[in-house]
Amino acid sequence: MEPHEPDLAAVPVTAVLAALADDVRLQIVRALAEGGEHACGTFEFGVSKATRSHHLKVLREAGLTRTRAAGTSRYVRLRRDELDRLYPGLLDAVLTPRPPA
Amino acid sequence: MEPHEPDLAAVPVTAVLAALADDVRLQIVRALAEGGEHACGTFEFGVSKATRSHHLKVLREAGLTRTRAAGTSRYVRLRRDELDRLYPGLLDAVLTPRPPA
DNA sequence: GAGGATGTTCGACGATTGTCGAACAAGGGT
DNA sequence: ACCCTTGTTCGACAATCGTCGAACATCCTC
Repeated sequence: MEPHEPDLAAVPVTAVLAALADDVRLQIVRALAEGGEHACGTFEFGVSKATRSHHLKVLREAGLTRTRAAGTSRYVRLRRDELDRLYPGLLDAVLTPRPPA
Repeated sequence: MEPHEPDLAAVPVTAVLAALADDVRLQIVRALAEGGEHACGTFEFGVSKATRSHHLKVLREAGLTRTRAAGTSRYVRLRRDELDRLYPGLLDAVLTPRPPA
């Protein structure tokens, strides 16, 4: 079963925004924005693993993440360079906790 | 009945993104980004006026627009300065038709 | 005041979404 | 071989969402 990771340019903007427009997924993206790879199981945001798997699928199919399988684990990472190139400023605007100014 | 235009900083990021994550609303925002005020009726995007009214309400309550009543018409404008200050890069990232590079 | 234009609100509807537990699949360790 | 760990998939469910027509409210102009 292929990971189904689309070309980011082929994903409608609304789909990218919709993927970001969820609290759990935004927490995942924030964690991923720290850099590097994260195992799926490291995301503990008060949802079941079925729900977590669902959210990761949404992010992947929106072109926001890439997933690599290794053993029983799966490692997820943010497609930050592509996102910054296609939507400059989007991630920064969305990821900052709260602009104080 | 007050227009119900919240302080943008009080609106959850996910609500802002959700407001943007719809095709009709994105078209409205693109039109508004041209600048100035637009009467509600000028948005002709293939939906009924009930639906259009609904979308404008979503945008307004997400803190994206301001509405001014004048006669039987209502004039809408984008809260661009506030958006750019709180979410720098968001609008630009989302509004550009398609980054060619 | 009657009539028309511009919007909003009110159900109603079908579709999508977020959530879960349970079942399933695949690897690793003992 | 067995079991445990890690994730995915499969219904199912309640909630939300986008859409519409119809009714309503407001204002403007005869």
